[in-house]
Amino acid sequence: MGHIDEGSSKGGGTVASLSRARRNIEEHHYRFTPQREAICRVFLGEPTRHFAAEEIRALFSRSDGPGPATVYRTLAVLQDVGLLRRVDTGDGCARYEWAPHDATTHCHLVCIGCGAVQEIDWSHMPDLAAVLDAEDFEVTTLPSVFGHCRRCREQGSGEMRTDSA
Amino acid sequence: MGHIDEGSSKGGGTVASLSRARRNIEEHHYRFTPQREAICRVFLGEPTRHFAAEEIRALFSRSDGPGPATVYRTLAVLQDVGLLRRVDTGDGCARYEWAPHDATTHCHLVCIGCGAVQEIDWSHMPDLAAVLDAEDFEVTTLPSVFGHCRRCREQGSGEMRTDSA
DNA sequence: ATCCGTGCAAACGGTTTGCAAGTCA
DNA sequence: TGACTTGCAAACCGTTTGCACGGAT
Repeated sequence: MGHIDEGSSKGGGTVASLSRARRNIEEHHYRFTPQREAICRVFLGEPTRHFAAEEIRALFSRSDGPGPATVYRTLAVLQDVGLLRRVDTGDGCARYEWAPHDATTHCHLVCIGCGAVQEIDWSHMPDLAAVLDAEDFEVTTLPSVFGHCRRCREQGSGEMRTDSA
Repeated sequence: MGHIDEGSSKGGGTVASLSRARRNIEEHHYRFTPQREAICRVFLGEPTRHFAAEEIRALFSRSDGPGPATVYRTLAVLQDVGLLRRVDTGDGCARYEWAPHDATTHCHLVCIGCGAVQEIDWSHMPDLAAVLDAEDFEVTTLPSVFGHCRRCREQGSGEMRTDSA
């Protein structure tokens, strides 16, 4: 498989991150295959982006890259070993972001009007963390709050349509 | 259509709630049809339950009740007029709860191990409300946090599988 | 008469799965 | 060698949609 050279231009941490990913994967008794490496590289290239399975598949040439089934299976594996966190953006497909990019988790405000996704750092809502801590609840997916963002509320002053969600 | 007599045993508020629902629906220029009434009654019978479309359809006899398409369309209408709030429980289907049952919203802790859904009142996390207020963000969907609940963490002491989600 | 709502069935789209071939330890 | 992975294509499943009928305004 050919790689996409994501990340090489965005910081030298990619190599280290990749070996960390490899360790993570192998410690969980999975194999570090070329397909899995390639998909890790995609995330390492844009660690804060929320990728959908289809978007990942589209980054590779049809003949060269992993097939859809492999992408889905790989995303499940990477989530299982803790390298990915699922993000629900309400657009009908599962999305994931690179988990290690943000040790302190965050949550998302998803606008169902314009689709904008805003990240709110966990530290801004210590109460939520306190509740989760009190409940002994181990978070695996970043919570999303759906609604209308400021901009959309100002524009569509009257009734608001839920079209793009 | 025959009704399901949900709610008659659970409190006399049903009639009032139903007329309120009717008003809500008609004010939004929708018609208060027997199917819509029947589906409202389902929610009024268990105002805190998170119903999926298929569950609602299954409450009626095949020949008597609204068809699947009507259920989906009705849920969209009821959400549009503010009678329902969508709840994401991560089980692959859209769920809704009766909105008026809880004026102060809440959020959900969804266990991907056992499927349990715990409601956390908004008042327990004023920071979240403060952030949303500061951002001028109008919430339309109750946020869900996915993870492993205390009980599941204690049982599956070692590795945890994400099977039931 | 007209518009809205319903029911049926077909279409849709993201995701999963069965199976045979390929790959890594 | 033996278990794990991949790829393909078909299956899945919740949801949406086109269309003709029926009821309400």
